[in-house]
Amino acid sequence: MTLKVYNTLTRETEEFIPLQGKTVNMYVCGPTVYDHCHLGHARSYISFDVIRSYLVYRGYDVNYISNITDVDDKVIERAKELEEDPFVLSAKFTESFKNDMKLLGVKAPDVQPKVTEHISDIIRSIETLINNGTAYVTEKGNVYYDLKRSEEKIGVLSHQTVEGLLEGSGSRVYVEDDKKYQLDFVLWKSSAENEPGWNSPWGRGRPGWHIECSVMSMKYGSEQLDIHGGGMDLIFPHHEAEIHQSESCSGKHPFSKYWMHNGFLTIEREKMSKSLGNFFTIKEVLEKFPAGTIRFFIVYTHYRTTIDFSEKALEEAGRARQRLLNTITNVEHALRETPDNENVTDSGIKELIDETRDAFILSMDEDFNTREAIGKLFVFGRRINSLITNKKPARSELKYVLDFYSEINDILRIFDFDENPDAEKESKGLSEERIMEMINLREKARREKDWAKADAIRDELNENGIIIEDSKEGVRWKRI
RNA sequence: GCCGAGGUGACAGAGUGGCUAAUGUGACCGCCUGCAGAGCGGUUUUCCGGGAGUUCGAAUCUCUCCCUCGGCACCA
Repeated sequence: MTLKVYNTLTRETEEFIPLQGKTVNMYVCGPTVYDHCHLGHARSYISFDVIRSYLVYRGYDVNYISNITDVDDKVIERAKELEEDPFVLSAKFTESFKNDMKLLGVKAPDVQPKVTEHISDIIRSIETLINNGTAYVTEKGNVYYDLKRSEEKIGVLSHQTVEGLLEGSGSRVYVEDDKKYQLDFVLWKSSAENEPGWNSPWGRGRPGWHIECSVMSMKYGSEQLDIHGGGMDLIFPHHEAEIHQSESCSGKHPFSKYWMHNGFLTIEREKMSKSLGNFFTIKEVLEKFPAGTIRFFIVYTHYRTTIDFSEKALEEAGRARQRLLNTITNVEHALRETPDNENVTDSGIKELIDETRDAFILSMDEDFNTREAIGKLFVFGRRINSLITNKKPARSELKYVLDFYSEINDILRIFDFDENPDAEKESKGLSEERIMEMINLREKARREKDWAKADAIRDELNENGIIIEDSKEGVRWKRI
């Protein structure tokens, strides 16, 4: 079984072979922290979180780097708008971002460098570019990358021609541009008095948007990455700019062997954007839906497919996920009810798990086809549900099932969530003993066919956040 | 203008040459149940945008037409 990855560079699904053995240097462009993150960010970071985890599962030694852009024009603008210190602002939104990611089950990167902590590295790289003739300084104190020097690389990722790019953007008006060539991009931007800036050989200024990723990925990863990822909107110009400057800096090609880009998240089939006002922050959505549902919604869609967000779609994802969770609940319940004797005939669960694992890997190996892989889990769940009622599996077998779910969860993180942190609080008045007492009272009423009383007890438990389910194996209860 | 994605059952969404085209949601029926929930089984008639072609065989390859959506230097 070989892992295949879609590479934006070649527009083909290729066999995944890292540059050096099992080591994978993976860099994913992080957010610019000038506001709370929106669902589109969640989509991107959850997708790459799964990709990273799957690579680890498949035995790769992954070094996952994802930056935080904490100084940039947008941060400065926002700070002016709010009359706040730009560094205070970016620090605040960095925390907001990290918190959102944590809630959504996204594992922290191995390295999460900030731009402001790497200014001297950035200056050194820009000097290298100036010295080797691929960058130039202007009178205003700006430094640009001289695209004419690596013109043959224009369009390698975006698959556009120079003419196409010039035409597309030709209608745009360029003000106060002191660059030599329209496609040149800025490496160092001089700062005004009231803007954040650092001293450099070219005067006080700040890094351009693209250079940071080149510098930090080379510092913490390698001059040649195995995977470079981000949203599709970063293909041009951001990622192409990175290719120009990184390869010019290191003299090595390719800067990254594989380029992976996740699809957009749309709302009513339009791309989310601030100007359209169809924009949801992660925090807003978390108020309406459990984190597990949001994560499942994203993981259940292939990472390159456009996802159309709507409340209806999220509700459906929630129901689908619940179906998977119900099987886990059923297994846990069966485990509690199954006596500890190993004198049971083999129900075939071990084989079923092996079969499902193989099918899951086969799907995931095809460019991380989570949709199909999760489809296999639904089939597995149905068969487990059936086995539990028909074959009475042994405790050891039930434990294997739970271990398998845990194994899958390490990759997808769609099961084990702190679903409702308040649940504990809400049913605080009811201890487990009290709950059992009430269940026993209800069972007594049921035996006496006092349905009114039985239902009243059930309602009372419901109000306290406890769900009661009768089954052949006894009464099941859970907190919601 | 240039580049790209896509049109599959009621809906969502896999599948890229060959068994009765995954899976989930919804609806309906049956089993189970005092009821409910969960679960199991079944049904949802010819579900692959139209046309032509290649092939023993096409959702899958080629051509063509129609339609939808996205990107093009703020962007995950």
